[in-house]
Parts: sequence; structure tokens; C-alpha cells
Amino acid sequence: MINSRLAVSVHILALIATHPGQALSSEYIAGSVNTNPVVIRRLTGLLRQAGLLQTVAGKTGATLTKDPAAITLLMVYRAVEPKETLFSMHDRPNPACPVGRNIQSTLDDTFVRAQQALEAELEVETLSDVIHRLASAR
Amino acid sequence: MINSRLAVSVHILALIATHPGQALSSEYIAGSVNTNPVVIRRLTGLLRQAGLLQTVAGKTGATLTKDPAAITLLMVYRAVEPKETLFSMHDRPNPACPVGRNIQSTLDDTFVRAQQALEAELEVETLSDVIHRLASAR
DNA sequence: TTACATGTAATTAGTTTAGTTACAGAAATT
DNA sequence: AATTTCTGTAACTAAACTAATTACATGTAA
Repeated sequence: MINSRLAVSVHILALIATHPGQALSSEYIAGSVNTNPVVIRRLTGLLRQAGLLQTVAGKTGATLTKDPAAITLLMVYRAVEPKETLFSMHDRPNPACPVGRNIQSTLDDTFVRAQQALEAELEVETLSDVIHRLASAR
Repeated sequence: MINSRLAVSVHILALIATHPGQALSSEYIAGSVNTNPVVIRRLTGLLRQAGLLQTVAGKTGATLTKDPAAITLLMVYRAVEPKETLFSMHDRPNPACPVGRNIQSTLDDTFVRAQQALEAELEVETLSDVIHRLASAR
């Protein structure tokens, strides 16, 4: 199961995008997400490193550096997900066995395709899409 | 990161399929996978429950109940993966906040689509495909 | 200068994963 | 029939990961 960092990060970005001109503190955001402010600051740190938002240490608030329509969920996912590969493989299968010797490279093909299919879906969805769906659900 | 159970399970099934008529013990399979025999027996138990293979308690070996071309990697994945949903969500976002109130249902749409895209890739690949690629890599 | 914010390191509790030990029960071997 | 060997499964352990939390250095603003 993939961690909840993508979900929380989208929540954070959606809050910022829907409150233009308002400086939202990590504590305020944490109240909406229902978590600890430090969790929010850790994620905004990663989002800042990825160039998705800007903050000033000591100053309340964060601002998006791109238009919500230009921020894909894949960008957010990549920003906060430390692991590059989605599927794990068992290590050191027996090289003396024809199956063990080639299973990793063989499975890797499949796993890469599956991961790319997932990422392609995250890439076609933008923060703007999320915000519109949030609004229509209201 | 998704656990390595799919990788190990495909390894197990590929071994069985490529050794027709030979009764492979969990210890032999464990030697090829490079793990403990109990890990193999646990997975074969799940694969048996899913109807992918048959075993007899006390008797060495396992046999596939379907043609390798009829076993998709999605079947294997579903057999050994306990979690239905791939992405985690933070729980109890603030219902008093318009974003918090609707973020879960909104993100769920995206997450379901992404997961389905991944599963679709696993569905088009069969054990037979894996075995052929194993053979051509040799 | 005081109050309050962010950034970040360190610690903790809970969960998950894989590996391991142990053993009951079934099958095969002698 | 007794012994050996296998599978099935429960129970325990160590390692890794996640999120929550505490603590505090540092920056901003009133």
C-alpha cells in the first residue's frame, strides 16, 4: 500500500490554491487535514524542493509557483514519494537456476510497464481538475 | 512500495510450469528464490486458495490448475496481495472545511483510475508470456 | 523585544514485511 | 508398522516504513 503522502499533499495544494491571497499557516492546514503541523511542514518542504510552491521561513503561508492547471498529480507524487520503483523484487535469486537467473530482468519489464500505466493516469490529472471536482462535490 | 510477493509468486509458478511432471518441494523452490521454505508454502497456500494450483498436504510438489496462458499476473497479484486499494488516504479530514469534506471522494476517483491502469497492465501479461521471456533471456 | 511562524532533527508507537522456529498431520519409504 | 519427509499453519522476531510528536534553531513581524 502506497503511503498517504500524495493524498495529504494534494489536500495541501488544494487548500492553498482555493485561498488565494490568504496566508495559511501549517497549523491551519493541519486542522483541515487532521494531522500534526510538522507533517504539513515536512511535505511543504518536499513540494518546495520540487518547485511547486514557495515559502519564507518564519513567514506564514505558502504560494504556488505554477498555475493549478500546470501541476499534475504525477509531479506531486514524484515530489513526495522517495521510492522510484513501485514493485519490490526478492533479491539474489539463485543464478544457478535458469528461472532464478532471469526472473528479475523479466519481471522488471512488466513492473515498469505497470508503473508507467499508473503514472500516466496521475499525469493527466491536474490540481485544477481536483479543485473543480472538489467544488462540484460541495 | 509494493511487497515482493507478486515477484516471488511468479517465480514459483514459473518454476512449476517449466518442470512438468517433476514434483518440486518447497525447499527446492526456496533454493531458487533464495528464501525460507515457509515463505514458499505460505504463498503456495494463497495461490491454492485462489485456484491457481493444487497441492496435497504431505506430498511433495504442486501442479498448476490452469494453462500458463490462462494465468494472468493480475490473478497472481490479487491472490497474494491482501490490500484492495493501492493508495492510502489520510483519515478524518476536517468536515467543517470544504476541501476536507470532499477531498476523499475526489481523490478516490483518481486513485481508482490509476490503480485500474496498473491492473490492466498486469492483466494483459500471462505466466506463459513470462516463461517465454525467461527462455529467450537464457 | 516579544510573539509567533517555519525548517528540521530526533524520538516514538504502530504497522508491515520477510525470515524463522516449532509442530501437527499427511504421505512415502523402509 | 515405524520412520522419514513433506506440507500447512501458528507464533515469534528483526528490520523497515509511516505518521505523529517533541524539541529547538532561526526568521518575521508587531
